[in-house]
Amino acid sequence: MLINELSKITGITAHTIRFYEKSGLIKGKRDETVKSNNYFHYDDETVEKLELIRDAKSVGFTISEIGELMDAWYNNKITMEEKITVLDEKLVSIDERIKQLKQMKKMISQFKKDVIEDNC
Amino acid sequence: MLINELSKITGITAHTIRFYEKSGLIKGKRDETVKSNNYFHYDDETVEKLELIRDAKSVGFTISEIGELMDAWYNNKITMEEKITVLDEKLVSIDERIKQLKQMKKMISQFKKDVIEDNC
DNA sequence: TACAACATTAGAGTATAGTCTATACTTGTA
DNA sequence: TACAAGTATAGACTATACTCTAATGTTGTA
Repeated sequence: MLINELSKITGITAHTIRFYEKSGLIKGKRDETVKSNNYFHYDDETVEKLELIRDAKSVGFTISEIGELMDAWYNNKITMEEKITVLDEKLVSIDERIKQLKQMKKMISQFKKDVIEDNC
Repeated sequence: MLINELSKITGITAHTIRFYEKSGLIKGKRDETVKSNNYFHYDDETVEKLELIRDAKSVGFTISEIGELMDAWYNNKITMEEKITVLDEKLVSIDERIKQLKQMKKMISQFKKDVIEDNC
């Protein structure tokens, strides 16, 4: 598929898709048999990758962290050990974020209680 | 205390503290009895606020969200109802973030399992 | 009193993550 | 075939959150 279809399927604008491509997160292929244009073609795996990017972004991962994650996910040039290292790293950082969020939740809940009780 | 002491106590640079002041998150007071300078003075509540800012930032809140939270926390010009609304809003967004993080954790764990089992 | 350390303000610079514009070429349809 | 819609590339622009520099004035200590 071409970029417009990819954009419609994922809901991510063509501009942003090109930005992700420039950032190295996804990669379109050129059809060498077609000489009249140099359009990029994308496959279903790219759809999957863009969905992963969206999920990872929504939990606060940066582009470069997502890049590492995608390398562990899709790149067959790195070893199993290297993949596990990256994945474990991400799991640890997720646990830390959850912990911090729970602490913040506790703080806000307590403060809410105080506001209600003290009527202020 | 002056900005340098505030900086040392909180570990936040004077530059960043001034940035937060310009952003409206904190507010120093000027000593009107001193005419020779216009240095800002900060109290212990400001230390507390800066710690809250750091915690809130680490869980992904933006400056403007932190501003809302601090208004609910410290501003006596808004009503109890308004405070509760803001606090509930933040609690909902925290729960959502935790949910997304747990999903992402599940995904990565499953993928890790696949990598180990398939030896790839 | 010299001078290092500290304070203020304005404004420039940086990094991240897009978002948009301009230019130019290609493709599909009435 | 005209022309609207799609595509590529380069580069400008925006927002957020700092981070740093320059200019200038103040304070505290040897």
